Amino acid sequence: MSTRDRIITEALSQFNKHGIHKVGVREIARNLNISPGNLSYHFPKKEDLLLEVLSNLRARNEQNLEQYRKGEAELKHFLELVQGIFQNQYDHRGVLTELLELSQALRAETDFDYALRQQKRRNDFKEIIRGLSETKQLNLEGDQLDFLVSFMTLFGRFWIAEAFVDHRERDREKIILHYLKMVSTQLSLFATEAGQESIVAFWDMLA
Amino acid sequence: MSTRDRIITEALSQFNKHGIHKVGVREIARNLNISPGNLSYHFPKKEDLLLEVLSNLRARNEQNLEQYRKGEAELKHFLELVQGIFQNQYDHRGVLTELLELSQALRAETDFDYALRQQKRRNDFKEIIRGLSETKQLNLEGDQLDFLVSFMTLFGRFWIAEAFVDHRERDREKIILHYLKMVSTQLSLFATEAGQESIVAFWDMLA
DNA sequence: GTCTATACAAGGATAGAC
DNA sequence: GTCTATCCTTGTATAGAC
Repeated sequence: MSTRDRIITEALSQFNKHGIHKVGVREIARNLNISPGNLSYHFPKKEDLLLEVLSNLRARNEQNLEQYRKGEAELKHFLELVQGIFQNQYDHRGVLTELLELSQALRAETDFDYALRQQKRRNDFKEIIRGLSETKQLNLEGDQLDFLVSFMTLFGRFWIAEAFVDHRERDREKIILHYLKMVSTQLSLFATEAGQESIVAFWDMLA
Repeated sequence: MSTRDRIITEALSQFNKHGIHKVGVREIARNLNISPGNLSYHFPKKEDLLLEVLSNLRARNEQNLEQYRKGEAELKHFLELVQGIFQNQYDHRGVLTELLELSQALRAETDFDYALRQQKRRNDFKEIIRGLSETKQLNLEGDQLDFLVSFMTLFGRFWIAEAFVDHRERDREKIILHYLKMVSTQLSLFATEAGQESIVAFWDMLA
């Protein structure tokens, strides 16, 4: 593995354990037996390292999204999508829980516009949920489409932050299932009969 | 105003503008025309300053909670409660958006157990929502009580984080109304007829 | 009790040799 | 690509004036 990749791996591991601010560049370098200057060569700023990790997360999520778009617009596939994204987020929890604070600095100094990314994220969800409405999996009236989109956007962004603090002791899959269940409950409130069946099918498949 | 209070006010103002990490103790002192050492006298650690600000927020929220408990368990009063809490949170947004990261450090070094506080918060919500169920404002079956409690806990904690990034330009009341509307929509999904009327009454009262 | 001046340690960032 | 040495900022601590 290249030094660059080793740095990324080690950094993410440390961030997940102790959080971004507790982990210094010197410490990452020491764990890898390289000099701080060397790390600086690959990533001039700590920020660059974070952006790289975030970029990896985004790439994974995009993959899940593409996968979903290839299939039918059914709630069980949507739940699979959400599950996949939640898993990715869990694996990058160390940077996600502190992303908010970073977003301010990042916006100012790089081309990483967090607000813009969230806008895209929201549009992705909107398109997907509208699709589920068109295939009669969901029955959405009035403002309910916007409500569900807003719910998914906020929930899908911050569940990991809550989990990071409250459920530190439990294991990955249990935590993810807990929050996935919430999404499922919310969806079922708007699901048609076909939609309900699809949700049940998802959970049957898991069990 | 005492130096101590002036420090708290200025610090919160700066935190809200630039975030905790961008604001140094030296800068706060400079804005107040006092020496950094003087600030250290009143608040030995930056952390102490944060805890003080958080404590103020908690005190305000407790007041809103007491107010609510005095009245009838109706959805319109619940929405008033949530509105009040949201306003408090908005006024302390600078510390709340970075609280998560802080919670790790705070837990280790002080008696501020963030997870424990959230547990209390959750129980408060649970008691309140159960009350609304008993007075037939809400009709909750099966897991729906737990779902609604989980929703309120997570949503009530992180809406401000989303708002801080996405809606920086809009004004306080508009932002709060936007998120209050979401809470209202979620509640209406479980509201009885009496509950629906109470929700409508709340919005009529606001208009 | 209140405040100033100052010193120290830790962490991010950079320059330059190899 | 890698290293050493160094700089600068920031949180923190303390000696001592009033």
